[in-house]
Amino acid sequence: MFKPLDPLLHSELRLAVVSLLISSDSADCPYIKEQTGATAGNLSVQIDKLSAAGYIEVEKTFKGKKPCTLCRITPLGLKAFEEYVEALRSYLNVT
Amino acid sequence: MFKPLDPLLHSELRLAVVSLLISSDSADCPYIKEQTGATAGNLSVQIDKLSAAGYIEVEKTFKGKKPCTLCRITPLGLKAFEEYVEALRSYLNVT
DNA sequence: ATAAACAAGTTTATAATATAAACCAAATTA
DNA sequence: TAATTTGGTTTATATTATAAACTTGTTTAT
Repeated sequence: MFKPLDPLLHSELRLAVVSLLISSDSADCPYIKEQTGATAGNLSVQIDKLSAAGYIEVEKTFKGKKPCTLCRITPLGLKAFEEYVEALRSYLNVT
Repeated sequence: MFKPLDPLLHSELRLAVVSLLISSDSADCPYIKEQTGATAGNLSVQIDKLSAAGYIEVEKTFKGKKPCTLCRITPLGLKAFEEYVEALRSYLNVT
């Protein structure tokens, strides 16, 4: 009846991050922060979790002299997102 | 960009309960329990929260001699659900 | 040149949430 | 009448989300 919802994606901020990365291919923290309205600390934690799960890839670079954390979605992350959306349907297709 | 997700509905079990009530009009605990796979304790707590928010109505009756807790969705709950689904779209319409 | 302010991010402490285990009351069954 | 089952509630615990506090380095103002 109701499919289980991946707890890693069933989180407002993490879902927003993944959603953003799917349409942006790659994004740095300040951009994600701006688009989601998240605080830096919260964002850092959630990026860690997504990264630990292999849903996103994190590359530490520099933009000029400043540190810059680049994130991009992985195939695993994309698959998880698609499955999450599919699972959600079982809750929403109430018609 | 991303619309906030009503925390009351952004919960696997509560979303399942509301989804169920929208299509069933009225349901008792054992039925909801069976359909969602929730434990009785968890279900009781989540029904309380939905009820306290005015999203569902709870009627305590008896089925023969046994207690029977009937739940139904309220107009407010229906509205909240529709808004939740609408907000979700902002995360899912990645195209 | 040095102090103040800022930028980018991390760590940690706290608040909120979800969840199951333990419990209670009444009814049914052995 | 004791044991079991049913329907549900309370409470204790584990997990999660989140912001506040902190770190490192850079820019700007004095």
